[in-house]
Amino acid sequence: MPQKTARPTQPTEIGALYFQLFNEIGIIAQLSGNRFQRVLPQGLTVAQFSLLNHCVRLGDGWTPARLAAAFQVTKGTMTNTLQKLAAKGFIRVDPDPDDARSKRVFLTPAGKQAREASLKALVPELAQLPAGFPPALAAEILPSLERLRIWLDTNR
Amino acid sequence: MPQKTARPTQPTEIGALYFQLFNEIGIIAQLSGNRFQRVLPQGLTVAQFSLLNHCVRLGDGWTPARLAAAFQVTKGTMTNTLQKLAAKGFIRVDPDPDDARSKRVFLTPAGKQAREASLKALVPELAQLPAGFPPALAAEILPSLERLRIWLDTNR
DNA sequence: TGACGAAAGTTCGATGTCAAACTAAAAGGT
DNA sequence: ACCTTTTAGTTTGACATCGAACTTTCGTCA
Repeated sequence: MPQKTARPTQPTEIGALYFQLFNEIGIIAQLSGNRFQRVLPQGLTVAQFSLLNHCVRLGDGWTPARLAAAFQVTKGTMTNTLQKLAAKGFIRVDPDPDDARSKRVFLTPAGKQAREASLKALVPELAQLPAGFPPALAAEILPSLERLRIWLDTNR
Repeated sequence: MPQKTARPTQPTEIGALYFQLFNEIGIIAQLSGNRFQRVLPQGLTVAQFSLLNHCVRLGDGWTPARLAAAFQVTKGTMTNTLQKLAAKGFIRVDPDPDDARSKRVFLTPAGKQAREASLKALVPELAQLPAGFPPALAAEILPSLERLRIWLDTNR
């Protein structure tokens, strides 16, 4: 937002810049999350779909603690997500044979199927995007966003 | 995340690109929101502070409906936020003299004071940022994010 | 080997948000 | 003028998430 004219390196200026950055990011997260949520099948939430997707792409057998770290949510939140997915029959949560504290998360066939159906449902949503926001732009800003995310993650 | 090597213009590739983009944005929103939440005084939430900030910067007297549109939340959510702020004595919500359906939101002196205190509390948080994420980078990606936000807003 | 700190999961209460249904008031068209 | 549609705001029920407290198990170190 327009500030009083001042030197661009002034502290308040910089604060406003970051503030605006996080504001935009917050709104985009909200809008895109709602959008995805609305088209996802089987009553899947974005978090639940993300977890299924994660396990398909990177393989399953993860512990809840590692999943919580990967998604930057608390362990309590991950417990909830896993319980919901297990209730739908999309994952299986087995005890870890080597560590009685831990568990291991595995996809079920129904889970893989739900992930496939979700991808199909998301295609039309994403298909409209390139017209207004070119892929090149996405690719351009992605490294910076990654850098910011990593910084926020490590310095908290 | 690394994909199998394929032509960069392939639909699935592009889908993965956007997906990654929204994923990063979602995590950043979550992390930064939690951070701000933790340091905000008076039990203010990020949404509540944002509203106070908005009214200081752009002037008050807005209707709840316009505020809801500006923040991209539902009217119900805005009702809730305004009720919380009014309960804390930070805003006043008066009936609109020209339209009996509408209301008008005004800052109280306590509200302006709370906004000032919040800014002060946020400074140390933001002060650490430039070391890991330079302001130039923020300024560079901001226009693209704005564009994405606007597109999501208008095409929903 | 025994004790203590760290780690994995769960549970609980609170909160912010959404979608949908609802009331009341204004706007518009015939 | 009347009827219909749109708009403003509230309420309700559901849900994801957080932080904190708690239990159980592992690891380390004296």
